[in-house]
Amino acid sequence: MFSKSCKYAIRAVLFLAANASEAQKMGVREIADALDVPKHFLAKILQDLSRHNLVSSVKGPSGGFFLSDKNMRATLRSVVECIDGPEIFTGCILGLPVCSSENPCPMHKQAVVYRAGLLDLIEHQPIVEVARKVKEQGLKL
Amino acid sequence: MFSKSCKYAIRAVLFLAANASEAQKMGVREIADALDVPKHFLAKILQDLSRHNLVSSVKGPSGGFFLSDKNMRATLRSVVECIDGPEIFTGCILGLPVCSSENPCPMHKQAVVYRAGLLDLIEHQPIVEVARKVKEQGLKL
DNA sequence: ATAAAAAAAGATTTTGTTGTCTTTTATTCT
DNA sequence: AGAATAAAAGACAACAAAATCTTTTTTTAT
Repeated sequence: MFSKSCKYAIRAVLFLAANASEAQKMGVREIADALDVPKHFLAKILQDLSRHNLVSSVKGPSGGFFLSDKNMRATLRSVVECIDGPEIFTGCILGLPVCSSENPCPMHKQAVVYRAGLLDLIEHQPIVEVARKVKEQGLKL
Repeated sequence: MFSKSCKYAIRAVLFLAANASEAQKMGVREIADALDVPKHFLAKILQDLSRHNLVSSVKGPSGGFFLSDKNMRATLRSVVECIDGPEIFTGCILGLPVCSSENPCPMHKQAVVYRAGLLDLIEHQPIVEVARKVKEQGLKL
């Protein structure tokens, strides 16, 4: 489904959304410990997200990562596309180089429906909304 | 989504279902050429499927692979589970070690729905039905 | 200046994919 | 029946990609 990097990315972003702020930045170590993921791998992922303006960061002492208001309004879809690339939503489910409604693979029609559902999950709710649910319901990350 | 092996497996099984029979067995070379996939990688996958009784094979001259009637009545789900393992349907979409309705991750509820849809695609139609559509509509593999 | 933190680059390990070669089995032809 | 042959099965090596770890550099608050 999602790559490991992408799963870590989603969890990290939601964790930041729920627990950090510009006034309360979080270091990689803290996030990695909380999510129980390899610290340096996570650092690389956060740098990727930072370069794409999906998370904000400040260097130096009392620096760290957090989500700006703009970051908060992005959707999980942008996070997924940033890490796993957009083909995850568009490529043929059987890996055929060409596969379209005119020239479909045997699973094309169903795959379209299924993907619409997946996109729906991660596209319409901005990160801030998901984070709110995480906090309210004390969901795990 | 599916691993490369799994995509190859699905395509190979459907190809066999549509083009081979006990009387008309197909060699790995033929299948690999038709699907444009690496021959030896495909051979390994077919051996896997054969060990799990999802495809049938006969050695020796005029031997090859085909689908028995029983193989034909299996579903694509068994193929996918054979190659990618059952966790692809059951594991947490965010990769959390424990994630259930009692202790859900932020995407759990939606993931359940989405997966039900995916399973539906590949579970209910037996291979023979999918193959019939492939033949009728001249779908690509 | 010093220390803390992210950023960057790169080395290493692990996993997945592809290719080569050998062995085993079954068929077909004498 | 026995030899030749065709095909799957299996062992193993090479390569590629993904994941993880290490080291160095840059920035910035104190």
